[in-house]
Amino acid sequence: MPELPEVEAYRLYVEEALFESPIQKVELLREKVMKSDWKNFQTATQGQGFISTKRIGKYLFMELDSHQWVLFHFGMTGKPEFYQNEEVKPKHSRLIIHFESGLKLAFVCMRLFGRVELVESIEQYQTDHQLGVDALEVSEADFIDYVSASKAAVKTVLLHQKAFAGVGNWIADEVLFQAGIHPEEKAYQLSKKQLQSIFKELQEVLRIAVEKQADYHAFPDHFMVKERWGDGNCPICGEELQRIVVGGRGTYLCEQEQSK
DNA sequence: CGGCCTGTTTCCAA
DNA sequence: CTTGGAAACAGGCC
Repeated sequence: MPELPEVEAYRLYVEEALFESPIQKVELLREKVMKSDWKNFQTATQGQGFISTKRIGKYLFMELDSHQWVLFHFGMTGKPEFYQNEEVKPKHSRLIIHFESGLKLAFVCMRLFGRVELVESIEQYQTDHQLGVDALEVSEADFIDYVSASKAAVKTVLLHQKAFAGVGNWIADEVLFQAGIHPEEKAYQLSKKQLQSIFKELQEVLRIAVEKQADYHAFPDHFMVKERWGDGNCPICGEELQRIVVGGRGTYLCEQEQSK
């Protein structure tokens, strides 16, 4: 389920590894998820401890003693999971980090869209992969400059990781719902006021979702996403939510509150 | 069986 | 060359 708030919750979760013993070995169950050279990854992690974590958008970096980083990118269905005994090894574990203490950290990923790799420098990684600043860090001016320059549907632009990283499908829908803007509006046709509103709601939705550690049951009642996952109605007017496709992604909206 | 799904990359067309 | 849209990738669920 990993968009920015989910990955932030994962980051806090894996910080448990910072107090762990060194890595005894790494175990790869599906080669597909290993983006680096496997031999090299093994050598670089052997005997290392984790000393810090960093998250940019949906990307989670874990720093080794050597100051190299292990990157977890979760795709659509990934998550980290600690466990002790092999009998309870999580289903769909794709890579396992074994600590000398016996604790294990599994990179779980049902659909194989997630990736693990070794990164020398985060700054270099950001440049090479066009990973923008975290969506919680972007300035209003930069946000508005970027969005207003695009002719694509505004929802599509909100998903651009290279400008402000971390916004995924449900957050984009929620932000546009809160701002009362139709997801198919062309970004460059939005007024300054609308752009400011989108920025404000983006920060607000992210702030709340992070605070609730991405547990959507704990989200406020005015969030549309709860209804979306429950197949329900608009929290404002009670009308049935509509489902359309924008940029190839399922998109939920209220036609009353988000007129074009 | 067909359709759907929280993400990214790649390919193709304009 | 740039932009944007669609397809591809996998597996499970309804």
